[in-house]
Amino acid sequence: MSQEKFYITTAIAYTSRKPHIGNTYDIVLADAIARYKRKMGFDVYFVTGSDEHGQKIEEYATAQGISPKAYVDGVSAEIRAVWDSMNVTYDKFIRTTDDYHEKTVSKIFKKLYDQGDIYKSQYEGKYCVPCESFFTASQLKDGKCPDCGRECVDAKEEAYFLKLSKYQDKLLKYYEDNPDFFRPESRRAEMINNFLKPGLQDLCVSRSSFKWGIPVEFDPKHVIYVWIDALSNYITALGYDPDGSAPLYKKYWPADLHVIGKDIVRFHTIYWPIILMALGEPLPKQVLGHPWMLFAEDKMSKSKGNVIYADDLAKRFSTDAVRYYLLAEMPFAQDGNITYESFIAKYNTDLANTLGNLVNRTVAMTNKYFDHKVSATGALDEFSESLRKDAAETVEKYLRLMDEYHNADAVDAVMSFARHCNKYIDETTPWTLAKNEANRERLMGVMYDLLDSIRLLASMLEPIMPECAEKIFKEIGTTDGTLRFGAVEEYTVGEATPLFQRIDAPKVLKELEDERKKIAEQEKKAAEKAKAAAEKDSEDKTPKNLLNLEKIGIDDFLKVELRTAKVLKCEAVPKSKKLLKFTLDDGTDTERTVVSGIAKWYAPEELLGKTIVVVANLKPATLCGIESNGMILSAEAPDGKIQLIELGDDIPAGSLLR
RNA sequence: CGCGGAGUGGAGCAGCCUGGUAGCUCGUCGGGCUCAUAACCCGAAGGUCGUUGGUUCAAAUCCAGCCUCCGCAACCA
Repeated sequence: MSQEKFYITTAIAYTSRKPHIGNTYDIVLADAIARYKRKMGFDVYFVTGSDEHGQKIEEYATAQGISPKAYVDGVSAEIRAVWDSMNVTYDKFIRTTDDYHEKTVSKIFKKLYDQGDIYKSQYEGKYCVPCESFFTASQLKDGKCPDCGRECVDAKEEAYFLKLSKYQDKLLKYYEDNPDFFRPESRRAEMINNFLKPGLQDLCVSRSSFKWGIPVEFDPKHVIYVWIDALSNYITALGYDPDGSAPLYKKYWPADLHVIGKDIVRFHTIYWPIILMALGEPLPKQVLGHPWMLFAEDKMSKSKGNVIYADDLAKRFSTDAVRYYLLAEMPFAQDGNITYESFIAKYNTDLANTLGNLVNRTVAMTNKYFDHKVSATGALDEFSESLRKDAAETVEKYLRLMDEYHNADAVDAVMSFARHCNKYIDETTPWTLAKNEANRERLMGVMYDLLDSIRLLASMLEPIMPECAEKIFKEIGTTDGTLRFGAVEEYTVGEATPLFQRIDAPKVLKELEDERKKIAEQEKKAAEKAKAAAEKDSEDKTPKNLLNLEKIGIDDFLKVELRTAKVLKCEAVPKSKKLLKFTLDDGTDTERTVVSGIAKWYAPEELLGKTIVVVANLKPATLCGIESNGMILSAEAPDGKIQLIELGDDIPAGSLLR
């Protein structure tokens, strides 16, 4: 009888920069599942890695004056360092720049091309000139370049496409036949309604606008775009090869679980299965699209200065504390929030008070009353019976929840049981029993009940907090994690040492705040440095960067026609959150319509009659169905607030600005 | 009528699929204990389960409409 296999993967991390704790959740969750499955006797193979190609990386590298490879080497190492700081037990870390991966992806592409699933065509799409890159309509962000946010123009380019449409029905069939494919289930309707119902469009799978990627073997001016490259890691990591795969692949594929963030569910439940169907390979069994870890209800981002890194937290509080927080606090289907306050609160109540203190007081009493040694007794009273019954129920519940990846609820059940143990101590008052020699056996029973319960706690928490579990096992002198009360009959315990030191919340919060400020400063500086050369990206609004900007000539400047204008009318654009529609007097006979995304900061009526500045010779663009002719100048404060540039009323409309 | 999610005591959540006393953690107040990390245990206060209507003997739970919030899509010329 061979062991049942379990192949689990995480999304591979993009090597643009060091991953923050939100990104880290993905891998910690996968690790907990992997550890749990191993515990349950599965033969687990666990793959994670880094996604290292693409234009962004090419740009970052250029900005730093190093090669893309050198750049990704650095970030990839950082990623692994963070993963390692979380005590992650992956079997393989794949990099998309690994030799075998590149070779295989190249072959996959060729195979799909040869069999007609990939075809060459004219790409008619949106092109972002400054970024020199093409985008599909669906990729555009706000109708603009998703990278730089600027306008894209219609353009044509030669490119390769994957025939998604051909497999659409087959994919739907697969969804129907495999109700467990989506986790949580709600994601399934999302995908069908948003993408399959309207009809799948063929996917552009090559780029010729940048070089940092795997070249198309038979047409080297194209590189293979991210989908085929990155997604294929799940099979190349196992040694898949269109010409004959390695034994590892045959053993572990198809994946039992892809753990990914909800933002990339589409790629894993539509594109990826279709690629596999085209290759004639089996499809993954399940895709778990988890929610995000947010910082105080805000998406984490460097520019907001609210980035938390897992390894920093681990250094301060311990790896297990971070793992515990991530796994116990994240809801299954909703975004979770991380704040230092809640982190510390959770740490103190659950880890230090409930669990740590329980172990500590139990071991201390065992030593005091029985000189380190205790052996099994039967259930001696109703309290004991109730505790033992709860132990069995908790184990059962724990298994059920963990099997469904409801780790937070599973942890909850475990902690409830720990509370019951604390209660049991109060019910039985061992210190009273100890006063009378006649109660000796009863007292031993109490200690045994507690020790074996603690053993169960440690065992159940092992996938969540491996180090903590190990410490507990060591302290109670066993390594037997059998999930059945009474599995260990004798205990020889060690010395009582606190598992988790309580945290002095106000003090630590203050320290963290100071640190956060310092880090934000450093990040800012580093970001400036990195961005300076790549400033065509122009995202950075900090004045310090101005020195490094590419210089333009006066003639370039004169190309931009800046004119004053008076606001004749201003109204909100229906169905849009951000847009205001302006009707302007620009000094000419005809009115000018401009749409501007400042609804968040200005009410339409307060702008009436104001004198503002417009770029008068900007190409028209259509926003929410309204043609906009020009752009209204405004300044953006560091916090993202927008302030229009206003002039005095005595300047007539249509005045030229120089 | 773009898609989806959410709205439950002060905070964070479970319950909803498979209708029938509204539950957990934190916080607050009161009490107990002393083995233990100022930890632990007990008790109390606090919710007309967003809103309106419907189905039903019975609705947080099923149905319909509406309101609000959050993602995504469209949208920051």
